[in-house]
Amino acid sequence: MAKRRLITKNRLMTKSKLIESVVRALDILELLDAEGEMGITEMADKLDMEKSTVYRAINTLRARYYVSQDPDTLKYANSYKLFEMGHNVVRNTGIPKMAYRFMRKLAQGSRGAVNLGVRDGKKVVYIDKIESDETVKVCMKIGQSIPLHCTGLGKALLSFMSEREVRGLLGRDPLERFTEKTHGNVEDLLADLAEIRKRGYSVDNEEHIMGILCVASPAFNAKGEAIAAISIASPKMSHNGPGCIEELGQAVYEAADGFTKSIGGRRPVYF
Amino acid sequence: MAKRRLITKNRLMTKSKLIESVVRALDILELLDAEGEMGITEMADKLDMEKSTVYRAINTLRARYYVSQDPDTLKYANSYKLFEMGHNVVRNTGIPKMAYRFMRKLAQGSRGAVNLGVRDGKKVVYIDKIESDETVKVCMKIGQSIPLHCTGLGKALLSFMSEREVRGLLGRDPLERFTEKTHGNVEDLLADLAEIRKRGYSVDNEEHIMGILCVASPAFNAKGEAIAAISIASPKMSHNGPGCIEELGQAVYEAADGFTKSIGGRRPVYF
DNA sequence: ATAAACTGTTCTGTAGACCGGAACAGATAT
DNA sequence: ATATCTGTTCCGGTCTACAGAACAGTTTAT
Repeated sequence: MAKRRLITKNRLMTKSKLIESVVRALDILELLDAEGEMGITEMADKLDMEKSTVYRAINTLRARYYVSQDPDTLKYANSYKLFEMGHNVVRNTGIPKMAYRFMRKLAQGSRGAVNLGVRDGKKVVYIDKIESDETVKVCMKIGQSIPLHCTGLGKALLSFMSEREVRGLLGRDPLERFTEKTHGNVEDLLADLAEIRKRGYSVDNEEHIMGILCVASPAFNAKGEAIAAISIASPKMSHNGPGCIEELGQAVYEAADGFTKSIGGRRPVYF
Repeated sequence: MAKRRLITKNRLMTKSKLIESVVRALDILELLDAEGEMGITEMADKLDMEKSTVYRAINTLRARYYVSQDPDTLKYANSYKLFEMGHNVVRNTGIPKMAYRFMRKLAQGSRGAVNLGVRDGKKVVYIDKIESDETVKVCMKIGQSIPLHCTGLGKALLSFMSEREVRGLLGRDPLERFTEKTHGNVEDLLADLAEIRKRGYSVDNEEHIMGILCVASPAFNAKGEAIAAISIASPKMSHNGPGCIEELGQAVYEAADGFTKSIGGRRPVYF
């Protein structure tokens, strides 16, 4: 039975040009990423592999310090090496450093938490932030990922992608609803994106989390690609005057635009 | 020539029970980590592999979104997936969250940057920080690693390891000197560690960076292992009164001790 | 106590995945 | 035009990496 499954697997492997043992090792890494810590037998079970296969892969990962074993429980977990490497990914882009002065200025001019995000596949990842003076500290928000279709940062990053790309990215399965204000289908989202494109900033009015308002604007590289977005988020009740959102929008637009210009980027005119 | 090298490699691989293709994939990941971005030919060159080998490995990593290819230059770089996974490693430990209130209290009682670090092999990795009010912002310090033997955090983490462990970790090659105050050999370091153990906090007085004073103390789990350390760092000139270092030491000790107690940890009595 | 049922780890023969090397396909430079 | 870079594809043979079982400890159950 295990044999039959294997044959199928191998057929697939042969078709796509991937290295099977590397795929298996990555499966393990991702299982540990999702579950925290686990023993060999349990991994073999969940991934439908032989124990000895898992053992060898884990052994390789451990030899290179990607995972570590708790000497008492004998369970394995991903190690800090990934943390370090992950930060190098961001540091190599230089984006947080270059964006910082514009985020700072934005933070000083308004109340609310300023965030910097980039797209990672179908998600947005926070890569830097400046906390508002007295917001409740949310520990380790950097590194977290949030959806594209219902967040300020996400919609800002989507807004300058072609309709084709957006559909390719999100069109497969229905958009997950987080609140009653979340866009339920791609058509609504695309309409919103067109407005964002015209306006220069996106608004997430409780589309992801009730009670939170978030306004964001994208920054571009020289090729006109949105490489990052800056947002400002705050509890909804602190916005009562009319025109308040427009003011915030103008402020984040200016921050993102300043960042864009400082790196020789350009906002695409139209498409 | 390339063939002879390979045979040696394979011998080694066979002896140690590692999966060769996974090792190669990790080599690639680490090369990109160190160098930022690179083409296939250059990687093959630097790692002494065949182009096709690198191609297949990279293809596997790309299929899983560990690396991405720049569509213009065709060069590959590590992607944000590593960043996300890295943060999950830290989040899963829960350490920053649990340590935060003690770091906060420390930051409010003194001036200086408060840092939280853990050991990662022969290094310390920053996993959280609270910046002083008006220090120059050093962008993305979190995720960076610093040496064990010449930093406040590092020595705090070493101080409750056995002499055997310390020698095993650092005894191989001579200690790297960063300033004239860096411990040049393991004996001096061990003497310092004994004092730290008695005193309860470590002092890095320009051992790593000239002009910087750093005081740190370790926190322990229930098994009495130092799982993290808290430090407070500031420019040296701001400490002029006698007894100033002692005061700082007392403050970080209390922070680390509070953290230890809050997680049901215990400070080892002696060994 | 004894056994049964868990762990992680080691061993071995062999199927076939993976590697090396060469060829190919575009770009860019000469 | 020719040479020389890229990244990518193909193929045949070697020897890796797999499956499965055995082993060695612990913990749990009888």
